[in-house]
Amino acid sequence: MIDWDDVRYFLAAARGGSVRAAAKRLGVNHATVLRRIAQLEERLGTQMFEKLPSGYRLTPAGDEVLELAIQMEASSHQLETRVFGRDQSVRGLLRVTLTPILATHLLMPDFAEFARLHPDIEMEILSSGELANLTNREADVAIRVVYDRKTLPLNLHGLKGPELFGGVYLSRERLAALREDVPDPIRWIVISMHGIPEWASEGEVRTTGAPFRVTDAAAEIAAVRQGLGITTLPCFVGDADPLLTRVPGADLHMYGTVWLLTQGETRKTKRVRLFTEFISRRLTAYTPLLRGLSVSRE
Amino acid sequence: MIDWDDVRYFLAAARGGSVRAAAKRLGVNHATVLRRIAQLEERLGTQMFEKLPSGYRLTPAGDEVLELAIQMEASSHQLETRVFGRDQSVRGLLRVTLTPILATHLLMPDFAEFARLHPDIEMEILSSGELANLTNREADVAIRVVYDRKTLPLNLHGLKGPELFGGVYLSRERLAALREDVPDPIRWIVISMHGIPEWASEGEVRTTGAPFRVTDAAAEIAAVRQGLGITTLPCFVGDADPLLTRVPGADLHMYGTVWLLTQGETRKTKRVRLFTEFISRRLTAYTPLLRGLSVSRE
DNA sequence: CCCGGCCGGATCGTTTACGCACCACTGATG
DNA sequence: CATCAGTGGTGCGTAAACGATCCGGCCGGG
Repeated sequence: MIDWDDVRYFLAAARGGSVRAAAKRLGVNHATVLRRIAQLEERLGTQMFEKLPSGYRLTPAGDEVLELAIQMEASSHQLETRVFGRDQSVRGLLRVTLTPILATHLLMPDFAEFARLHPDIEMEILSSGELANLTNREADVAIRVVYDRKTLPLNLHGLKGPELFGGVYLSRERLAALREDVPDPIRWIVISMHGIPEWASEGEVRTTGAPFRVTDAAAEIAAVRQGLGITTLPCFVGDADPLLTRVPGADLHMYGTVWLLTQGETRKTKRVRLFTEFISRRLTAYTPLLRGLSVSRE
Repeated sequence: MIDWDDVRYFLAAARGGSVRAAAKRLGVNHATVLRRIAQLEERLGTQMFEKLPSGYRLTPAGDEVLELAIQMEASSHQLETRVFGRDQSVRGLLRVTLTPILATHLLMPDFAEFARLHPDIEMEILSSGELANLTNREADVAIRVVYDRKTLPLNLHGLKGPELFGGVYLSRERLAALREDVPDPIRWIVISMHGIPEWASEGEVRTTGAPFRVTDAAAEIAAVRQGLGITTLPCFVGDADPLLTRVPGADLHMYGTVWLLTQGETRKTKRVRLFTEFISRRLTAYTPLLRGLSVSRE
């Protein structure tokens, strides 16, 4: 009889493309992955990988195994979510994934209050890097900004939140200096991956020089606060920052819509229900801020 | 992350109803099953069993886990069969399950010849006790006597063999003694589980005394050879045995039909094809013997 | 060129999980 | 009532699995 857990190692290796990548994902030593795959191949009597110097590549036999391994994984994930869905206690873990910018500039105070209200709920905020996969039960709740509703995964249950508008911002100091005709260059600050949105206009400000590229939103905000130039920001970031102000003459445009996403089984949980209801109320209250209506036109 | 192999232990325990029964099936120590289930329960954060002194009983949560565990098992079995189906080499293992009586009294010489013809095929004959499950890949080929075609599993591929007739037999010595009017009791020898078939008639012989009950066919044959009485036997057993002869006046009746069963994926294998073709030819050659036509009426 | 990063693979101590023996308990059976 | 065949549960010594480390090969950028 084969060891079912070996299939899990196989799956990681098939996806990672190499033993070492799989080991990293699984959080184990690469020698372990090596051994378990060798064991599975021996027990099945088939070679599932071509062992190249550049990594592992699936053989035709491995392709077939992969298909069934994915099935096993699906069952395993369902198993976990079903068990978790039965858990109606207030104690326990609740994992939330969202974009870093929403976490740091909007919702962290609400998370804090929720944590105060429910001290028995152990919370984990996953706001680093890529969006966690709900179906894999890497997280229980996802808060995402959706640009096109069609991109919403169908297997998730969505709760639509307020719409999110963005505008063009620069530092108040810089704007004041402009009116005094100080001829410093004003640059477009852009996140390398995204670039400048089509709707962004420079308004009454003229940019000069090459774009200033940063890798993430945190650096973007830091740059614009330093008066380096202008950039597009969600209104809730720009309007809430006392150092920043909107570029006169530049219009607001819709960014996307905030969605609260949960998965079928896990959303039965009391913890998840409490959290989504709480955050949903808060998001509703934030509607003016998110739409950019919270500041009077200057 | 849960250990997928723990699910296999859980499944065995859920089916066996106790830790020790599961351990026996899995071929491991019962302490291991105990530990792995405890580990799985801890990682899932749920109790899956009520731990009674009389054994383990599933909790409602355990019921849900069981459902998914069965799904995982199905994927695992498919995985094994698919990989096995790809194996076109003549070397390797071939497992055959059949009733003990077919093995010992009819096909063993053919198995021996097949093994001589293909020395690289490692053969395993499973003729003890219950019929192995093909879908679980406990065996690759099954040879079964089917009484009602409707009982054939639909997921298996069947190759119909000859029909099997049975008759009523007693020892030649005893028959001779009867004609000399020796007044020893003649008993019906029956296998406890089966009893006497409806079609069985005593023919020209009168049975006396209580039935003589045995537990298996081997004991039944031994008993009838000792002249203990009369019994129903497949023709290929009774006619082939020089010590036995049919009871005069008792008719032959159809027992059932021999079927050669294979499973979808495994039957693509060269080993399985070679074997089924070989045995199928032999069975065809045995048709007269199996139908009871190989002996002239006495 | 050479160097750094990544790959699979082998070796070697150490930890972990296993089998074994044993216990307490239960429930049927003689 | 004693026995016996079951059950789950528990320490303990050992064997198997694991992590750490090193090695040789490969490949692309400086």
